[in-house]
Amino acid sequence: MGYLVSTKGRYALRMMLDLAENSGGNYVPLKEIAERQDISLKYMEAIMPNLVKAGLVSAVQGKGGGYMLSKDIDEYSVGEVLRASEGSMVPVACLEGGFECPRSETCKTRKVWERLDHMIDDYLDSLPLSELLERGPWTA
Amino acid sequence: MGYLVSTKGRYALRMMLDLAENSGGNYVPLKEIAERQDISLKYMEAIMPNLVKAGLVSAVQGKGGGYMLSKDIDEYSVGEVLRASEGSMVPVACLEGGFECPRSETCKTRKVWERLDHMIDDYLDSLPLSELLERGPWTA
DNA sequence: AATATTGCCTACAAAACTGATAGGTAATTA
DNA sequence: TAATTACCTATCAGTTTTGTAGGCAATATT
Repeated sequence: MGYLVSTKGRYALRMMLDLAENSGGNYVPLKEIAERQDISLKYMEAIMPNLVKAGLVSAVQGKGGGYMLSKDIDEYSVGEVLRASEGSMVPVACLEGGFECPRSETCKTRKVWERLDHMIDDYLDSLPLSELLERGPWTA
Repeated sequence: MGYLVSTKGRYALRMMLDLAENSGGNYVPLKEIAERQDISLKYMEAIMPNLVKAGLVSAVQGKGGGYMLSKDIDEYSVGEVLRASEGSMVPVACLEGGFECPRSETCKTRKVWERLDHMIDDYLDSLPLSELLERGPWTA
């Protein structure tokens, strides 16, 4: 078994939350996030571009630059952050896009995976990122 | 991202279904299952012992031997078969047993994973293996 | 203009995991 | 005795994960 969500996705979530809490309308340099979150700066440098490409975060280069959320925190879902950083997020190889399993027509187990996948997506996509903040109901 | 369920679990499910359909109270040799399911015999030899150890399947060595389900097909859940073959089945490393993440007390994302894990287990554990058979409502 | 800061890009790599394969041993029946 | 079958250990190629290293490009401050 592998993990549905790897460090890429988990770190991305923490980076987004860090931005929400520590940017005050300003751009936050990655170095600061790295220190606060105790995540390798160089590794985050590999994760951030995915969030930028997906339009979740805006970046500015040069001195005084850094990253900033491009929407209000409660407009994000956990699912969209994870998908942007993980690339793909399915529970079994059978469901991987751009690939049709030759057994899919007669396979008795396929529906199990399809429903499982749907359930996972539903949960993560309907969960607002803002729920995870201190002020959210979960930690109250 | 990795896959929550690998070939180990997927093959195990197909092997159990094959046993349900093709054993008529008799022990079925692995070689037959390998041919019907088109799965490597040697690979299955690595998977079966896990199902035996978990008590899901009983084995008899020697000529005329093989494997047989130890319960009626509708007494199994998909979840117990997967757990027996996969060993562990959690969506993120944070939840791996025998290991306590030092951040777990203050981590804002942990509850996401706990709920996700619970949801997945609930679904798979409440799904009877017999649902996947031809006669099940899914393929009707 | 010079300098410091910051994001961005490519390449590399150790470790672990996946998906097997190979070969031999033990048990059981015909 | 011979054939069949499960069981056990070791090996292994390929991929993925989790980073690291180094330099280039852009921008603000001085």
